[in-house]
Amino acid sequence: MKFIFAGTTEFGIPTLEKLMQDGHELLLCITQPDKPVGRKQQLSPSPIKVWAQGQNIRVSQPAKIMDAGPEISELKPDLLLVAAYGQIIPKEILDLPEKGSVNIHGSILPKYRGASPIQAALINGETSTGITLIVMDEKMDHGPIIATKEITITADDDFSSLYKKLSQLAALVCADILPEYTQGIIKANPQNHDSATYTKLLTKADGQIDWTHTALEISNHIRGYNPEPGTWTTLDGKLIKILGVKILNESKIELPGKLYRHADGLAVKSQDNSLLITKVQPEGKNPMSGRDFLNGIKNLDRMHFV
RNA sequence: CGCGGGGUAGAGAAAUGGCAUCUCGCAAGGCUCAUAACCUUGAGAUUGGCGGUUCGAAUCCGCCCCCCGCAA
Repeated sequence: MKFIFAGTTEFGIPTLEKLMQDGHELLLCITQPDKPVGRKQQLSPSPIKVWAQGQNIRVSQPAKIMDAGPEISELKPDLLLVAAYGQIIPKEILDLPEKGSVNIHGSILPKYRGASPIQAALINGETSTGITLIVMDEKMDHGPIIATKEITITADDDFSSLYKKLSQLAALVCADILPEYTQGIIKANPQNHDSATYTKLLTKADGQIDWTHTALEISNHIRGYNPEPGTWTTLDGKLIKILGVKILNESKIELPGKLYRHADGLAVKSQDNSLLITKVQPEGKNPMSGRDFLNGIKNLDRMHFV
């Protein structure tokens, strides 16, 4: 199988490595242009570009993917494989490869279509999720399903761990299914569009913690939002990122957001149970454990998250 | 020159010109049936670096290095 890959984040890398290992030919990686990043606004290449260059694979970074049309036609790929590219790809491009274009999606479609399926599964407290391969059409995450593969979400999973698991699962599914798909052995079946649900792109503003929610809701929120875009609250007018919590089997008679000393460190009251703060990052500081943070707090009695 | 916070003992924080302090951790001892609890004692610091002002600088001035939050 000869294919072209379009993607930007690390998500597709295990898949690419696996497919190449199996002897498939990766003709070209299409990725987003280098973007200014960080405080110094240094131009930085996407993870896919860095990887592809390390493998001596051709890279294309069109501002609009339409501009890559001629290059794609010329290479005559069997397939265009897309994972976390970050741009809507028009039908003209999707139809160029002989076997069309396939998207790797981080949920069991039609559930959690859109930009943040992995986070959505965590935020909603799902106990399982998975990978879906679909034939791409002009609507987002809408095309017929080639294959799905489910995995369990454990209580310990956060975005980083689940992302990693799913990217590795994607590699296995692609290696199993894509060769047969391009040979026409496997057919795709339409989604049940009536049961589709959608996720939006997460923003920093959405990361603010509402301490009047339940401990479970807050914990799921934090699991789904970290490390990006992150969850935060304020203490004494200053921004504090909350990087990790643990639900305590303890409910104090206090206002939501109230901080207090617990045998295992710093605890905070929610709507119901309290949460143990395991990792935080105050504005202007490095990340630290909840206990370290507690050591530096004066007047704890008067402190509460807002 | 986008805006801003910060660098003090292993960790987190005080101290705004005059003996570097507190909480945690660490070590030794005590109490205890026992302990993450409590009590004693102790070790651990060139206060990011260089220069300047001063009788005296963590503190004031200048330059440099490093870390981080926001924004993009």
